[in-house]
Amino acid sequence: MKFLKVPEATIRRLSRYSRCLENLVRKGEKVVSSAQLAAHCGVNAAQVRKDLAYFGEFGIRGVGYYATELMHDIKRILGLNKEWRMAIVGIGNLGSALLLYKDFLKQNYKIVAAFDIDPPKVIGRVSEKLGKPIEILHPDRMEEIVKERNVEVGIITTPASEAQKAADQMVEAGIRGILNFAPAQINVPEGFILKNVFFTTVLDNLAYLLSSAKEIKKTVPGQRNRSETDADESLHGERGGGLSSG
Amino acid sequence: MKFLKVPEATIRRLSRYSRCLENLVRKGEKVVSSAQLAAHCGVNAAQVRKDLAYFGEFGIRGVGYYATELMHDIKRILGLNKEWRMAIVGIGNLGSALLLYKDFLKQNYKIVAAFDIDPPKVIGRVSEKLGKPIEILHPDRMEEIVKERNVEVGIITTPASEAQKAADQMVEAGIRGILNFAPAQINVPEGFILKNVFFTTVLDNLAYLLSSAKEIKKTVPGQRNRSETDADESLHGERGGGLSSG
DNA sequence: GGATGTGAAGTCGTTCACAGCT
DNA sequence: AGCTGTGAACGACTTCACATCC
Repeated sequence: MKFLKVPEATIRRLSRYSRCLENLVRKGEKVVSSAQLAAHCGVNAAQVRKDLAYFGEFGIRGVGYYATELMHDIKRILGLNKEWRMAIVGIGNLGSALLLYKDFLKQNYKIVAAFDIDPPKVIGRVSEKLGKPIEILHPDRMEEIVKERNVEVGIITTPASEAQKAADQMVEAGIRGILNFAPAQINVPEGFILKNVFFTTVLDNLAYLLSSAKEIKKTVPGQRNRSETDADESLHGERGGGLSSG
Repeated sequence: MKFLKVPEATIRRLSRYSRCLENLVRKGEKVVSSAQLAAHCGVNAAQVRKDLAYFGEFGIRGVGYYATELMHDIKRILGLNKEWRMAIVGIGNLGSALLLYKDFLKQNYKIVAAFDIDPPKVIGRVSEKLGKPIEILHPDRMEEIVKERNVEVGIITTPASEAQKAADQMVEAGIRGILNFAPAQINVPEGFILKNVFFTTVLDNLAYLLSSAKEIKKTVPGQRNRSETDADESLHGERGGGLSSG
C-alpha cells in the first residue's frame, strides 16, 4: 500500500463494490474473491485489487476477502460509517421528490432541514404527501439551523438562477460539501467541495450515442438475447466557468 | 480530422460547451476563441480544440469560432437538432418530479408517455400538480404506445426491484436508449444503450472527500474568498453485475 | 493450489508546442 | 500578429503477469 492521490474513478468503484457486497452478503456469501466481485460489478479483477490496495491489505492470499468485513472496510473508507446530515435548498418538484425519496436514506444520509424562499407556498403540498407536517424554513435562517442541526452536506435543487445564491448561503453557513442539481455552473471557495448532478448531460450523451449508432451500425437489427451490458460510463462533473446543465 | 473512437469525456464536454455558448451568444458575443470558451468552461484551450477536431474544422485561424454557428454545430453533433421523445416508467416521487421538471425540457427532450403498474393510484396526484389531467398508462401497453408516439428514449424511475423488468419491457418495445435512475444494476442486450444516474454514488464521493479532507487538511480554516471551483469530477456510470445505487 | 498484492506494460486521455492559415 | 488544428510529449488510469504468501 503506497499513499497519495486516489483516482476519482476508484472512489466511484468502491461505492459500487460496497453495494455488490451488500447483495453478496445478503445471499449468504462468506468469502469472495476479487474475480467474483469483479464479475458482479462488471470490472476487471486486477482493478478491484488495485483499488483496494490504495487503502491497505484486506484479503487473504489463496483465499479471498471476507465479504462482510470487506464491506465494512469499504464503507469506512468512503466515510459511510457515520450519519451524514444534509440540508436541501429549493423545494420545487425535484427538491420535494428528494425529500420524499426513500431509496436515498438507505445509507446513512439524512435530510434534516429544508429551505425555500417561500415556505408557506410549499409547506402544504409536501406535508400532504409526507403524511405529516414538514418544516420548511427561510434560507435566512440557514446559518443558525446548520449549526443547530449539525448539517454537513447541502443539496441545491433551486432554479438555475438561484443556485449560486444558495451555494453562497451554504458556504456562509459553514457547509463544506455541496451537491448541486440545478443546471447552473456554481463556484465555491477553496476548501469547499462541489459535486454536480446534471441529468441532461447524461441525456445529451444518450442522444449522441443513439444518433451515432444510427449512422454507423446498420448491424444488430433485431437482436433480443440478453447480454452483458455494454459500457455506459456517464454521470460526470464539471469545473469552472459558464452555465451548464445536466 | 481523423475518425475513430471519441472519448466519452469529449461528449460530456461538448454538452458543456454547448451551454456555455448559449450564454455567450445571449451576451451578444459574435466570435469566441478556444481560450475564451475554455475559460468559461473551466477546461484547457487545447482540449477544446482537440474535442472539436474529432468532428471537423469549425474555426477560422487567427480569428476564432463564430459563436452561434459553433453552438449549432455542437448541437448537431450531439444529436440535439431533433426532438427526442421519451417515456418514463415508474411515477413515484422521482418520476413525477421529472414529469413536472421544466428545466428538463429546455433542450429538445419531451416526455410523451408515462407508465406505472398502478395508474389510478398516481394519476390523481400528478394531474393535480400539473393543473391538467395526465394520462398514466399500464406498462403492458408499452409496445403499442411506443410505436404510436415514436418514443426513442426510456426513463426508469421505478423502485430498484422493478427496474430490470421495466428495462426489459422497454427493450421489447424497441426503445434503444435507456436512462436509469433506479439504484439497481440493469442489463440490456447488445445494441441497446443504458445510462445510469445514481445520486448516491455522487453522495458517497462527497462523503469520501469530506472525510479525507478532514483528516488531511487541517489547513484552510475559515477562508471566505470567492475562488474558482476546484475539481468536481463526478457523475458516472456503471457496467455489469450487481446492484448499485447513486 | 490458489488468490492476493504489485511492479511493469499497455492503453487512453490531456497538455504542450508549433506549423499552418487568415 | 493571432488563433486554429495537430503531432508529439506527457500523465493518468487500467490491465497484465508474476512473485508472494496463505
